[in-house]
Amino acid sequence: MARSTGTRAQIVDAANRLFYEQGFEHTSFAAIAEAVGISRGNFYHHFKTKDEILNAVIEARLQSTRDMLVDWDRDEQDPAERVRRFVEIVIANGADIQSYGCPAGTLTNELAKLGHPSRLQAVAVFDLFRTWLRGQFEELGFAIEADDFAMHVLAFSQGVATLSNAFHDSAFVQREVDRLHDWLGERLADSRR
Amino acid sequence: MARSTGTRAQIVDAANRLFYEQGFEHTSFAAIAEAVGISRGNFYHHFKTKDEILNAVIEARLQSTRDMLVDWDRDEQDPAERVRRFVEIVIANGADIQSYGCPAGTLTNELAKLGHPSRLQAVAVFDLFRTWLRGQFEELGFAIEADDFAMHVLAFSQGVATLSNAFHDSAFVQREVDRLHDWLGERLADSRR
DNA sequence: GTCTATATCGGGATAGAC
DNA sequence: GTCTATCCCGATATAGAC
Repeated sequence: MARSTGTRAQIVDAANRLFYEQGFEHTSFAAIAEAVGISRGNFYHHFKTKDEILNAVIEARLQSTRDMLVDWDRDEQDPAERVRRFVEIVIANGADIQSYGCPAGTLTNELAKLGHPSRLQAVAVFDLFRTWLRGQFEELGFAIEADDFAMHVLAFSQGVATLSNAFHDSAFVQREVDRLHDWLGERLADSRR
Repeated sequence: MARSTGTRAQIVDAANRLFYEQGFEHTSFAAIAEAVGISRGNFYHHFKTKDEILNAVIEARLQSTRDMLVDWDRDEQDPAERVRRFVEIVIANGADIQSYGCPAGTLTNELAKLGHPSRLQAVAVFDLFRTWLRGQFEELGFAIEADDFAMHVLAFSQGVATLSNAFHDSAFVQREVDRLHDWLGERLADSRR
């Protein structure tokens, strides 16, 4: 594991934010260096190539996602509530999503268009959510449908994020959240029959 | 209206394809010129800036979308079938979507991250589909819910496209299509009660 | 570990000949 | 309308002093 010196961690933080807001390719070393407050030259002491920064950023996103999911598991006992908490992300992060879309979805797509080797690492962020959601649905007794349901909830989040970014319509986001909550309620009602 | 000389149309076609496959910013003049088979210098006889090409590409997409929707209106009388036809796009264009995502969604997001002035023009492609879908739902008697339903169907398409691009899983796409068909069937059944 | 200076390259954009 | 040649700039990346 790489040691996180203060400067290195600051670079990853700034790059993480800038890659999200401006896109990976459009974000220059100069922009990151300026955000951190160091010179461009110093930069290369910590990261030799732009791809190295990208990998560090993705790794940071993976870790913060893991941490968040562990928190959710600890703070909420009911798997259905946990799923609802995930669904509500599109509201909690509504402002950022309106401006920049979903961090995972937009980075994954950009790397796909670039034919970038780190694409699969970016997809791994989705895998974390997918596996976690699947686990919640399994706990709820949906042994067969768990992965299908997990992907459906993920698809919901991506659809909402993309259109929220396009139309800047938070009422639409709320309606879709309500609709997915209804959908979840119906599945739970079905399973109790 | 700009005259479409052969060369100009070829440039727009090539740029349209490359912007989709590689992204707007990552596509260089050299790449477009090479795809068309002309020199870079000749390029500027037709378009003075990259933004001009972008606008021409968006305009071309708007026009081809309008044409497609007119065709659908003419070829299919049942509004429910028309909506189903839209839903099936994610299968018909499955290969491209797996590789590059949705043309409208990915361009809109890229322009959002770039803070590009043509972002709203890109959103206009979504508006065409939204208005058209709303019209179908209105014809089906959903006076109040028409726009909500239209946005829901659009969100479906974006969610499926993003995850299809991430996971390359066509079985997932088919499941989501089936799910939306079911959803539409339920709405139609409700309205007949 | 941080800096300045610099090399190198590619991309957008222009000038002008044919 | 098409070409070649060129300018200019910003971006990645390196070298080497402090």
